[in-house]
This record gives sequence, C-alpha cells and structure tokens, in this order.
Amino acid sequence: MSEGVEWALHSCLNLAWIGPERAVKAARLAAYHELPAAYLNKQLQALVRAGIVTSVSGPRGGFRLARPLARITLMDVVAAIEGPEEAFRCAEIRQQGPGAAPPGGPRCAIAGAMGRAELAWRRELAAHTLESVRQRAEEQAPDAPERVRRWFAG
Amino acid sequence: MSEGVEWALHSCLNLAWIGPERAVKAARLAAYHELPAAYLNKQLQALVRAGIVTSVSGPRGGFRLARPLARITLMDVVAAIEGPEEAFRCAEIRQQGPGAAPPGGPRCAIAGAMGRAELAWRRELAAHTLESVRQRAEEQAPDAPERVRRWFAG
DNA sequence: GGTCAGGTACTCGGATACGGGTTGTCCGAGTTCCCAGGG
DNA sequence: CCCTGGGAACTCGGACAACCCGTATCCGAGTACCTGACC
Repeated sequence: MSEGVEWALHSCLNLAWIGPERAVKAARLAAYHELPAAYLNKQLQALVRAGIVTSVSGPRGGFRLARPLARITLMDVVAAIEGPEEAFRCAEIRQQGPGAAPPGGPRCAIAGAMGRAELAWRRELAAHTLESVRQRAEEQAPDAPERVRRWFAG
Repeated sequence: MSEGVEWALHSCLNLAWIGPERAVKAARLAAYHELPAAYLNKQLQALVRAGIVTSVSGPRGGFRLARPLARITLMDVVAAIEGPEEAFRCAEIRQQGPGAAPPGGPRCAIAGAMGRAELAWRRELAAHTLESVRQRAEEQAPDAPERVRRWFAG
C-alpha cells in the first residue's frame, strides 16, 4: 500500500487539531514531519478530489477539512489515495486456455473467497471514523493537540 | 497485490483435482490457463519454500500438494507469494521532524486502527481453507474436476 | 479620506523525470530413465 | 537372461533483464493582498 495513506491520515488529524479557522499550506504540513513538500501536496490534491479537504490558492491559502472528523472514515482516505479498485483483481484466468470455463456461469469461487476477505477489510475501515482515532490518540498523548496548535501557530 | 496469488490458488486446486499420484510440471499447469511457464515456475518455487507443495526434478518430475486442501488456508498461499510483511507499513513519521512524539510511548493510533483492519482481512483469509473453496467450485461446476483430470491425463 | 486599478507575491494544480519492484526470461544443477555391454 | 555402468534427456532452481507503477520534482494557473494614484 502506498505510504501516502499514512501521510494523509496524519495530515487530517493535524488539520483537525489546528482548527478550521485558517487554512494550512502543504509545505507547512510537510515540514512538521519532514516529508517532501511537493509530494505531500500531490496527495492532498487527491483528498481534495475526494471531497475530504478543501483547498484555497494564493496568500493565506492552503488546506482545511471539508467536514468534521466524525464524518470521515478510514475507508474514505484509503479510497481517495489508493483508488477505488480492489487489491485482489481477478484476471479470470480460468476463462483462458484449454481449461476455459463456460462463460456466463457464476463467479469464480477463488475470486469470491478473496473478495469476502477484502470486504471484511473494507468494512473494518469504514466502521472507524477519524474521530475515534483522534480520541484514542488524545488518550495516549493528552498534550498532542496543544503541541500541534502551538507549532503551527508559531 | 501480485497476480501470482491468483495463479497459485488455481494451480493448487488443479493439483488437488489431478490427484497426488503423479507430479505435474510447471509448463503443463501454465498451459492450462495460457500463462507464462517460466514465471509460474517461479511462483511455484515460493509455494515449495512455504511447504505448501513439494517438487521433484528430472523426468516424471513436477509439483504435487504437500498436504490435503483442508490444511491449506488462503492466508498460507497469500503469505507464501506476497511475503509476511503487512500491507500497511507504518513508517512512524510522527517521530520525525518538529512534531516528533516522545519515543517509548504507546503505538501510533493510526497504525493501530489500520492494523486492526488488516488483521480482520488476515483472519478472514486464515478462516477459509482451500477445501471450502474447492467444495464451492464443485457446487458451481460439478464437471470441473473430471474436465481437469481428463485434460492433464491426455 | 475613501475608492479603485494595477502589480506583485504566494499557493495550489497538473505536467514532467527518476527509481524500485513486480513481471518475464534464461541457463545451470540435479535427477531419472534408457540402453548397451558384460557376466 | 540378469545386472551394472554410462550417457542423455528432462525438470526444477536460482541468476539475469524489461517494463510499469509509485516516488519525487518542477513550473504554470489562479487568487488574495498590497501599493499607489485618482476622485
């Protein structure tokens, strides 16, 4: 899986802690974790296309969350970065060569089983919102929100 | 995910239908679905290293299942081909840059949430054996075993 | 003093290179079978 | 006729290239702010 997913998730949490008052530019979000600024910008563009964050150009521009964390699931972010297609793409090789199965039949049993597993993964991702992740993070490190706010303010 | 997983799963089912009496060479397994023979051989080597199939060199050589389908899970095959490492590899970026979290603390909440989702995926894969997949496939196409056996015999 | 137009600086957005990993191919190591020769 | 040794053919196993996607970067499009002049 692309590491851009991890960057996007951390950036969303940071944006939430900073607050919706002002937009934050990509370079500053990147500097907080020493990431390549231009590349993080590219990932944030994907979040914009998915409607998770909004962007403003020009001075005082940057990114901010499009909706509260409670309405953003892990699945939303993963789908925005990785794309909507499934990880296990069945090429239907059973319909190739001498062993070709008659077309029009039911779905390949292998594809079905792999699909169910991937569905479990997606369900788990869709069941957890970033709000729950934030709560857990604040339980573990209660000073995290304040520290983020301070650094991005200065 | 590597498409070699799909090839390996189909090959295991075919090996089971052919029966453990004689070994089947990689080129013949590949021809059944018009796959590149040398590359399928490479994937089968991974299954050998994982102990899922056994190999014999020389004339009359080839591959055969190392144990019954009931003792081979989808997880076994995926781990053999894809490797044991997790798909979501947390680079711990929160410990880099000005926003570095104090080391030694609990695990990153994001990594935890993603890890739970991936665990659900792995649980689902580990819960289904190839035997259950075979049963389902035979329900959908009762003549599949006989067709496979015929083709590989001739 | 207030208003407006122009210029400037700043940031996102998409088009453009680079590198690592999956995909694909090849030849050598090892084994089995066949065959000829000898007892 | 039976046994044995050598050779040959066949298949796996790992080393070697090609292609593609994820990584990284850069410059142009668009916008807000500031400045200066004008009313």
